[in-house]
Amino acid sequence: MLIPHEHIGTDEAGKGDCFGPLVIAGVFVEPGDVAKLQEMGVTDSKKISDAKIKRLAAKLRLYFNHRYNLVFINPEKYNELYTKIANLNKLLAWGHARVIENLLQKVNCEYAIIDKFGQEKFIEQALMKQGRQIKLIQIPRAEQDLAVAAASILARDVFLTKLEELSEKYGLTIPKGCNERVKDIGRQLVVKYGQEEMGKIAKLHFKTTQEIMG
DNA sequence: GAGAGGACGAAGTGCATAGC
DNA sequence: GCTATGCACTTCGTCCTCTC
Repeated sequence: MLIPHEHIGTDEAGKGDCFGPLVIAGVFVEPGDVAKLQEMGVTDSKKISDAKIKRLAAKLRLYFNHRYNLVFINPEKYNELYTKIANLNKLLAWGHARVIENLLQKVNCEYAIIDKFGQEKFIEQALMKQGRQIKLIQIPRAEQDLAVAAASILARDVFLTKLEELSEKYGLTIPKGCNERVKDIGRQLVVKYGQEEMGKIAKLHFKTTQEIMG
């Protein structure tokens, strides 16, 4: 598929992590940005270490200034939304749509590239008046696109920062992902703070969280 | 129509290898 | 020694197809 020169790219972080928020970011890229992004070393955030993510995100925030947007859904809000929506892809679509809407208030753009995570109609339905004017291109492995890659870095950076803040607040190093260490830390948190507090830290519908809470 | 299973999307970790 | 990269494997989820 031919990628348009000027477009918005969006991506999310925290979707597969038991603890921490869900963060969705969007970046508006113009033809002149491509060389600069390549020079910075922008690529899919999964291929970059956490330390480098932070350095790159700082550069990207400076470079893009008003041409990026972030939607941050803390675990409490995430659980509330999931209870209402009961479909992760619809929840993601809602987040991506908000990012696109917010960006369209600052820039003029005809196209948005989004990673394929569900049916296109989810995002089309979630877009409001302004967003309906944009053409959505939903493709698998969209992070190969520089705008999507930049968005993935910005989203990941916020996710990591929020996870660090949670670690500080609860006095335990809260891990990423969904593994045995996550379960171990989760059980410690339940003992220390009670099950009710898990709704403010973790994604309650995950099987891992259910296991932690018994 | 409902349920099961496979495919595919996201994320993570761990290990081996290569280059500086 | 440190960092980057690639691969295999794990977890989570949804969607689609097939079978009953």
